[in-house]
Amino acid sequence: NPAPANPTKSPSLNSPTMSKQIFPWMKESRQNTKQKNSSSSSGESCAGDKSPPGQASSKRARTAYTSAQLVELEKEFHFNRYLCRPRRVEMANLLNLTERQIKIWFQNRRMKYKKDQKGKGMMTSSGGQSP
Amino acid sequence: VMILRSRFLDARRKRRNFSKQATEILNEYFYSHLSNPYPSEEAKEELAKKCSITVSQVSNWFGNKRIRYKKNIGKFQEEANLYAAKTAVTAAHAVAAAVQNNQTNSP
DNA sequence: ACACTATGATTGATCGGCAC
DNA sequence: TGTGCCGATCAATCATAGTG
Repeated sequence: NPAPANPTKSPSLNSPTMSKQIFPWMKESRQNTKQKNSSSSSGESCAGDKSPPGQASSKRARTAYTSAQLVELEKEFHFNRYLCRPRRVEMANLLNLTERQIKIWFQNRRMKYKKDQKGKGMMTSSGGQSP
Repeated sequence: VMILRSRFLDARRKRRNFSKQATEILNEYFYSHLSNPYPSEEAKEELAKKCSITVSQVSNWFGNKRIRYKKNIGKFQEEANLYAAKTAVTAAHAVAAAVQNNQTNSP
């Protein structure tokens, strides 16, 4: 991301007609409103989870998981929709991800699962249409 | 970087734009609640019904709309004025709640 | 036909609230 | 007091539909 850095905001807008205002939800949003300072790393700790690099990863940058990692995660998910602590540690090492990431992946996966379940439930007749 | 193309089996492959009137309804709601464009679950269900789409699609629409709107407010000014004039102002009450949290800034 | 933009969906990650 | 989960959202990105 080339974004240099523009911490502070300088709202100021409006064209000819100053009809619209800048409501709070339009502001830079996320990652503020609550800065639990103190320690270094991210606000969350997730019960001992670190990465070898020990870098300040306060900037979560949508890490793209490899298909290999996803396959393992999916496999584990079908076995257990919930992960116990020990297992989570294993997977974290196995896939080279933090415990936090594993935890979050399962969280999101459960949500997705629930959403998919909802989408189904109806659908009476036929289905397979092959053009 | 060879870490891709496993997504070629995604559902997003077949995407359909919403009908002109569905978009009309969604935009009407969005701009008439510009101060707080976060429809409740019930409101989403109602919008979904009116637009003939799913609640998830309504959520996606608002999510995308909000982000894209604030990313470039100027680009939406026309649209904003268009719908603002078309609707009967219903964003007064929501302001109260939002405003309460707004006053907290001063460098 | 083709570059570029608009738009719906997916998903890693955050926020606030809640239960234990 | 700390930790995991849920529900909603954000924000970046993917892939396709539209437009010129």
